[in-house]
Amino acid sequence: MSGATARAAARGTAAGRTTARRARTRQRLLDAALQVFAEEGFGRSTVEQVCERAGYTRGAFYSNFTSLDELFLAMWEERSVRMLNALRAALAAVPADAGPEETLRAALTAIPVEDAWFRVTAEFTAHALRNPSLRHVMVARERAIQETVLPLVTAALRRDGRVVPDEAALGQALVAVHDGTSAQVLLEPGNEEPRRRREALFRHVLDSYSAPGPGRRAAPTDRADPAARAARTER
Amino acid sequence: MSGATARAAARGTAAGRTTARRARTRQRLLDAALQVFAEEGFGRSTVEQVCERAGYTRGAFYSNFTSLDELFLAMWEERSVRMLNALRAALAAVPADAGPEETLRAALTAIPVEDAWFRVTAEFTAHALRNPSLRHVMVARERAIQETVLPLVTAALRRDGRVVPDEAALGQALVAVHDGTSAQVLLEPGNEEPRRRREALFRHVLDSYSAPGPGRRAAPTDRADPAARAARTER
DNA sequence: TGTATCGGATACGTTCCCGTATCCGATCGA
DNA sequence: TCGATCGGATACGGGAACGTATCCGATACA
Repeated sequence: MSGATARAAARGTAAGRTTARRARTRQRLLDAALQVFAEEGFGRSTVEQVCERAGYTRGAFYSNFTSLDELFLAMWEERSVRMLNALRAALAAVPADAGPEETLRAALTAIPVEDAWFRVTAEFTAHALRNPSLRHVMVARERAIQETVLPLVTAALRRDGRVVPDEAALGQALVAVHDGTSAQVLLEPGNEEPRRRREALFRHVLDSYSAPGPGRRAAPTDRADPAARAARTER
Repeated sequence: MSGATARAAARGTAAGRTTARRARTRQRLLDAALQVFAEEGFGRSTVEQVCERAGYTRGAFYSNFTSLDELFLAMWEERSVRMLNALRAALAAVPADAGPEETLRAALTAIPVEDAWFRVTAEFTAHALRNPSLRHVMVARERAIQETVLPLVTAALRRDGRVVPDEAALGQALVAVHDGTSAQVLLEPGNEEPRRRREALFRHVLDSYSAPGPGRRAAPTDRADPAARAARTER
């Protein structure tokens, strides 16, 4: 077995302190991976392209990862965690008395619809559907998102006099709407209409999955548009 | 230039009648492409894998296509057209007095959430975001879907006493919900909950994007309960 | 039935990328 | 300041997929 590989393997199992230098190299490879995967597509990317982009040779790569697959997963998880933290921070900064509209806007600002990340996520999803262990990773991430978002969203709705009967259903709906509308927004970069409709759809979903409850306010508000308000009377 | 390539190119420009044999070969390559791309991912797939799956050698491939990219596009368009036709047929078969619930169910049955196709579509979307001409193909397809679905959905809603103020917005929402929830359904094959919630979300969207109008019925309907509708409806 | 075109198979050379083994400068601890 | 370990660079050999040129059986048409 080669020296570098042997050391990397040993680091994997044993304690293996990590030098600052090594951490920087690893991080640069992760950053380069996102760029290259987004530009070329994961399947079309090569180890060499990632290394070149990061400013290293393949020796550095094989000293830090064993395969492109491993790098892909590591990069995806790192960015996921980062985005989830950004979302948490943004929601924590929302005023304590903010309504659903403000909360929604803060969340959408924290998680922008970004081209490179969307491409990578789309491919990762397809990839995960082929690989049971990756599937679990994705499911766990979706759960984490929902656990982060739901308490704050329901709290904001409650301040607005509305209760959420089925939080899990609302969580799934919000994630689905986010994913489904992202592609539409990105496919027509010059058209602002999809983005507006995306936000409208979010509002409709918040309405549909909540109902007037024993909150401080008696009457339903019309923070959405009149059509939504009218539709709400049904349930 | 090689003989085969020269002929293929000539066929592209000039009239170029197509033999039955050639059409069969082409079709088999298209079918093999879907399978291979779904299993391996587009980027990981090779010309040789597709040919082997189809039962040919690379000679046949290069006689019919110039690149994997071209095959990918051709396959995607062929399957898209096929699915759109299936959807049209299914919606045409819906009884003329059917309500939104029945119409929705017919549409969802005609366009099942299928693993292989979803993977391919996810990768195609990512690919299209890198390629302006492919982007237009996708946008055109989404438009075609909406033009097929919307008239029938709004008609069904109208029979239910509801009007749709903004059809384009409803169309975009329906497509987004379809795409966004498909991944959730497929990621947890053993869990029926995502599928149920998917259908519920569709109903909520139909509600939110329509309003009581000058229809035959005054009271709010229970579209969610086909039995009640049937009981009430006998014409 | 003969012949011309067509359609796919075969047979190259080439390029790219892989993964490993080894080497050397840098860094850290004594 | 001097070793020892660490981290990445360099240097290989190998294999896979590429695209093209050519060939030959099959099919159609006169």
